[in-house]
Amino acid sequence: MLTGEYRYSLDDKNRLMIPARIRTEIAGNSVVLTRGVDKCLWLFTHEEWSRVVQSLIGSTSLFQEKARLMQRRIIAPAQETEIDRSGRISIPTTLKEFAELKKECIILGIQSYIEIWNEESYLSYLEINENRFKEAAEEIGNKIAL
Amino acid sequence: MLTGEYRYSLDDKNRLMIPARIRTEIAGNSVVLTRGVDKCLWLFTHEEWSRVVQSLIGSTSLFQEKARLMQRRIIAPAQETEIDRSGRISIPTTLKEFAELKKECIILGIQSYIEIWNEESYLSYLEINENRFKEAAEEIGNKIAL
DNA sequence: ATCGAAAGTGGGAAAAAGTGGGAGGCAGTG
DNA sequence: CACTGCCTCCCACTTTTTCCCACTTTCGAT
Repeated sequence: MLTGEYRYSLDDKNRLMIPARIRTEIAGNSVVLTRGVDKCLWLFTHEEWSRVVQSLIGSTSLFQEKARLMQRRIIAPAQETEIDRSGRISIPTTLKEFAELKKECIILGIQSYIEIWNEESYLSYLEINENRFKEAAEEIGNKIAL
Repeated sequence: MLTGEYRYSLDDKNRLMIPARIRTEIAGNSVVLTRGVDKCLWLFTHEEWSRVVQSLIGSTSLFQEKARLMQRRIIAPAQETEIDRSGRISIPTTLKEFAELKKECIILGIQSYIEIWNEESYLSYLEINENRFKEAAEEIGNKIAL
């Protein structure tokens, strides 16, 4: 199902464990890592990634400003990463810096992709947005019966 | 995949490393460098470059002002550069000055071409545009389910 | 509670990537 | 024509990355 919230630590060689539960859901041993919206990294399977790229690039040109921005912010930073024998990926320096990853990281499985957060950033994100979350919940509650 | 965000430094001889990951995607050992839109350089393979030239020249006439501008701004400044044995290119002075390259540079792989930025310029570009990026992301979110 | 299997952690060694600098050649100048 | 300075090519050294193995911990079953 590719969901779950896990805490793992980045080791001295910038390697990060992908939880076994999630690994079993990923076909192949190579994934795509990129900058996320908000201060986290996004991890996709190749299949999902090409879907993202297509919807972003599909109808745009490098001579249009917005297109360039989306490309620079999402597509350009993407790197392919191998999952090693023990189920880890290594995090490229620039991405590590972007998400301000330190030792303790949070891995979030979100159905079709995965987010990687610095633990502190994640906790404070949740805290800061708790009220907004409740509003959003209300809003959605108006549209959907649960 | 020809994407990725890398930091390399320009050495005293104006040489800049092309990341190995990107090099493997480039056929041949010679590329085309030119002024980009925004304060960066664009690097193309010969194949991609002729595509750019054709689409710029094809649809325009040198008897039109805008066409001349595009040609002078994009096509004219283009220079061919060799990739040396250790995977570096040397940056011509005029282009270096245009992009205000100093020591620290950012190399961005954008699917079909590569951008070279001064690190500071790049960071401030992203910072300035982060809000706009989030808006654009929202917009796209309305059209596409990811 | 104990055992076995699966998951996770750390580190060593080989290979690959990156960095700096020296030597030779070409061009421009006195 | 000789000299100087720059640019290019190449080599050697350093650093980083990758691959692999072995040890530890956790989890689940009996």
